[in-house]
Amino acid sequence: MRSEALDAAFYARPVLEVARDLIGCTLNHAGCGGVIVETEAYHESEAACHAHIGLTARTHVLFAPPGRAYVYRSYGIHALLNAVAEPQGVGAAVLIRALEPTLGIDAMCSRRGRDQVQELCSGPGKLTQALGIDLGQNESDLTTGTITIRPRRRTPRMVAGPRIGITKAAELPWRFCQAGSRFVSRPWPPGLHATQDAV
DNA sequence: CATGGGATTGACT
DNA sequence: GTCAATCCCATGC
Repeated sequence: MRSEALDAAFYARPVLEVARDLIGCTLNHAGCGGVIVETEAYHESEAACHAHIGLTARTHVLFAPPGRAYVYRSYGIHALLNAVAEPQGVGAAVLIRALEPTLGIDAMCSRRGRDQVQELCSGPGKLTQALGIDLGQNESDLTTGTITIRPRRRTPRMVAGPRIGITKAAELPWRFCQAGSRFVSRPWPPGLHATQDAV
């Protein structure tokens, strides 16, 4: 198998750059996957980031070398997938929020119990269920492991806005989406999804 | 050891 | 539009 996954140097950069540059990349696991169309950045300097409280049993992976997976359980139900960013010792990660499904559609429909492609990976909890990613993959290495992220070939048009579902530091525009994608987790606010602002 | 909250989702009024 | 499900973990007694 050719090694084409993004390497540690990609993830070692500032988390906002990594979040933006992951849009358009391809995420695969166990024969299923798609193109990343929505991400959010989290950094220890702001209160919405789990690493904000410092080193604990839960957060230590956020300070680990870049390119690790941070998978945690949300609301007791869903597994959420993050890519650890910034150099080792800095707590930061990019939450993968939505994919445009391209590979293993049948298997993903089966895992999700849905047959509409738009409902397979249009949310952070949905895509981990569709791809069969669970807490057992926490701390795994995205550059060499079974979860792979491959570089994009072209830079997509993008829009940025506030992060979803948080109460702290909610004003930061650290959510990135592929402009006009029908596969994002929430509809973009009216008026913004025009083809202007290419970033 | 007990308790409260959360980077969500899907079902229901 | 509202709301419950469900569990890991951080915090406090």
